[in-house]
Amino acid sequence: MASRSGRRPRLQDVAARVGVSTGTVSLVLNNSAGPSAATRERVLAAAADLGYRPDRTASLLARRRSCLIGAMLDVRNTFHAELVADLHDAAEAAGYDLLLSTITPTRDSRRAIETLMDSRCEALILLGPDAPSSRLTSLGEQMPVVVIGRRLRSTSVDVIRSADDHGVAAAVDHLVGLGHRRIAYADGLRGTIATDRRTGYLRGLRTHGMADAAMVVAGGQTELSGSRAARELLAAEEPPTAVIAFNDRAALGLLDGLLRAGVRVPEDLSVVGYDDSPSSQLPQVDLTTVSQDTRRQAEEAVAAVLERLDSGRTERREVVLEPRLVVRRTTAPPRTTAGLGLVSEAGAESTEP
Amino acid sequence: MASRSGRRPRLQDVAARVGVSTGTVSLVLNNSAGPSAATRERVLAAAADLGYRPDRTASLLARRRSCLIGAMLDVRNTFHAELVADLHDAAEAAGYDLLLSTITPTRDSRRAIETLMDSRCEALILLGPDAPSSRLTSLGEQMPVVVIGRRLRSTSVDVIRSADDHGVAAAVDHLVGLGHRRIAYADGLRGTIATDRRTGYLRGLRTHGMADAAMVVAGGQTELSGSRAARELLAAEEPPTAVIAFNDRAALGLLDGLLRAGVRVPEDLSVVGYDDSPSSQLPQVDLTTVSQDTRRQAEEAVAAVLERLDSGRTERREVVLEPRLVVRRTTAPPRTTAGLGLVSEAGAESTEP
DNA sequence: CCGTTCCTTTGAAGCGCTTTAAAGACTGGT
DNA sequence: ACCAGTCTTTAAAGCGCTTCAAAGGAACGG
Repeated sequence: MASRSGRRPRLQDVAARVGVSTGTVSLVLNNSAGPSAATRERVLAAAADLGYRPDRTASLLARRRSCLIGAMLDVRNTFHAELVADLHDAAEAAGYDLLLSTITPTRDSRRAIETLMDSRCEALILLGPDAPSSRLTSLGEQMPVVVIGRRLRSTSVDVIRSADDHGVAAAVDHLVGLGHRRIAYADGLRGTIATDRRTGYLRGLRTHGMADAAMVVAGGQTELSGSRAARELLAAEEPPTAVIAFNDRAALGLLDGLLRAGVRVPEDLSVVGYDDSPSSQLPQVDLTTVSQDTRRQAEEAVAAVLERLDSGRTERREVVLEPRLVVRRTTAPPRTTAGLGLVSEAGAESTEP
Repeated sequence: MASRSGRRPRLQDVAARVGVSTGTVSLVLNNSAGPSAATRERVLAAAADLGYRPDRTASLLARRRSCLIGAMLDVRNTFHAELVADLHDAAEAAGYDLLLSTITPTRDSRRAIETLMDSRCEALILLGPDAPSSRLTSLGEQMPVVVIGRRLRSTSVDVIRSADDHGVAAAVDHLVGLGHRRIAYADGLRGTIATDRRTGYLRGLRTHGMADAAMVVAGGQTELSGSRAARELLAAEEPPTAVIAFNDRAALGLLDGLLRAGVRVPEDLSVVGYDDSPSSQLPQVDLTTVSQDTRRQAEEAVAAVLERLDSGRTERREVVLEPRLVVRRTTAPPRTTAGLGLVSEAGAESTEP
C-alpha cells in the first residue's frame, strides 16, 4: 500500500529500502538473470510494498527498444474499434503494447502518425489510412508499417486486407443462386475499397453472363447514402429484386428507407451488406453480409510487424484474406410474380450456376 | 529532407550541423528566450533540413512535466468516440496532448489506467468508468482525475456529467405537452446513469400528476434490448401512446421492432431516445432525442484538468450540464381514438418475459 | 582604456531506468 | 593456505533532451 502521497516511488526508493543498488532492483524487476532468489524475493516485496511502478518513459529511453506498436485509427469508425480491440490482444500476446492515435475531423493522419512516431513506436499499424501511397511508402522506409484494409501499391509497406472483390462477387453468386436476375449495387464512391467492391460486383455478374444487367446506383458509406439509394431504386423503371450495398451502414439506411416505403425485405427485395458489423447481427436486422474477420486481420498485422522487428524480414508482404459471406435473413428467392410487387415480372425461377 | 536512413537525427546532430551546443538548439526548438534571431533561424533551418523530430520520450523525462492527459474510453462506444474527438481539440488548444487507452472485453479499466499512468500522464479523463468509486477516489488522490458522464460520490474526483434525470423529464414534459397520457419507459438496467434516467422519468410523470401511469418495461443499452422492449410494449394490455428509451441505440431497436410489426411512428406511437447520436440524426430516422453536448463536456473536462494542473485548484468540482431535448419527427400528438390501433392482433403473439 | 550591463551561448547536472564490465564473495580442489 | 572458477552485486556509463548557473562577448558610459 503506497501512501507517501508525495511523488511516486522510484527505483532508487525500493533499492534503498532493500539495501541494494538500483541495478539489482532493475534486474529483478525485469526478470533478468543475476540476482539470487533471496534478493529477488526481498526486492519484489519492497516494490509491492511501496506500490512501485516503473516509469515507462524512463525505461523506454534507457532500453534500446520501446516494445510499442502504434496504431492509427478513426475512433468514430466502428469497424476500426473492433479491429483495435483485437489488435490489443494480439500485440499483448507478443509482448508489445499498443499506442493509439486517432484521426478526427480536425486532426489528420499526418498528425496522428507524428504523435505515434514521437512516442518511439517501433512499428505502425494504420487502419484504412487516407494518406497518399507515396507518403506511406516513404514512411515504410523508415520503420515497419502495416496498412490494414486498404489496397496499396508500395514497395515498403505491408498490407493486410481482405479480397473485397471476392466478397461482393460471393454476394452476387449467392443472389444469383437464389434466382435473382436483376441485382443492383449501391456504390461506395471514391477510394480503393469502393473500387474493389464495385469491380467484384461487375465481375460477379459477368461470371454469370449477366454483365448487361449491371445496375450501379450512386451510394456512399453511411446510412444516409443508403436511404438515398433506396429512393433511387424505388424510382427505377425496372426495379431490381436484390441490392448489394457498399457496407453495412449503407445497407442499414437502405433497409430503413425500404421499410418506410412499404417494401418488404426479403420478400419484395433482398439486401446484402458488407462488414458483418455488430448492428447487422441484431436479430431484428439480421442482415446478410460479408464478414471481414477482424480478429484474423489483427493477428496477421501484428505478425507482419513481428516478422520485421524480430525476424528481420525486409521484403514487402501482402496478405489478402478471403472474406466470408454470412447469410442471414435479408436475402431470399425473388417473388416469382414480380419484383417490387409493382413491376411486370421478374426473370423468375431456377438456373443455378 | 532527411534520408540518412540510419537512426533518426538527434539533438546532437542538428547542434553539430549548426555548430552550437545542444542546449541552444533545445532552447530554440522550445521557443525559449535566449538564442538570437540569427541563431534561431539557422537552427530551425538545420532541424528542418535534417527532418529532426524531438524524441518525446526523452523530453518527457527531462522536462518536469509531460503535458500529457490520459483518456480512458471504450473504443467501441460511439458516444465515447465523439467525446474523444472533442477532447483532442480541447486538450490541444490548451497545449496538452491526449493519450488514449481503451478498455476491451479482455482489457479492464485497471489495466487501461495503468498504461496511462505509466506513460506519465499528468491527469486522467475517464469516460464512463466502471471502476468502483473507492478506487477512483484513491486514484484521484494521486493525480487529477475527471470522470465524464457518470455520477460519482467521491471526495477527490471531478465529475462532468449532464443531468440525465432532467433530460428524461424534459422528454416527458414534451410528450405530455403533445397530449400523451400513457408514456412508457424502456429501462437501461443497472448503473448510475440508468438510475438517473429512470428517476427522471418517474419524477417527470409525478410533476404532471401522472405518477400512477408509470410503465417501466425491461430494457437495456443496445438495439437488441430495444427490439425486445418493442415486443413487450405491443403485448401490453393497454399499450402506451409514447415510449422513451434509455438511449438512442435502444430507441433504434425499438423503432425497428415497431416498424416491422406494422406500427407507425409517430402516428401510432411516439418514440424518444437519448444521446443525439449520429444515427438518430439520419433523415430517415429523425429521432426525437436528448442531446448531451459532447463538445461542451469535453471542454469542461479539460478545463477541470487545467484548473488543477495549472491553477492549483484542490477542492473537488462537479459540473452538471443541462441536457437539451431535440425534437425531431418520431414524436407527435397521440391519435385521439386509440393507442396502437392494432392492439388486438399484436397482443396475440403471446407475452414474452 | 576600464568597469558595467546586457545578450548569447555553453557546460554540466540531471530525469529514472537499463546494462555491462568489473569487483566481491564464496566454493572447492590441491 | 592459495588459486581458479562460480555466483552476486555494484558502479558507472549512457538513453536524448531540458535547464540553469556561469562564462564569454559586445556595447556603452565614464
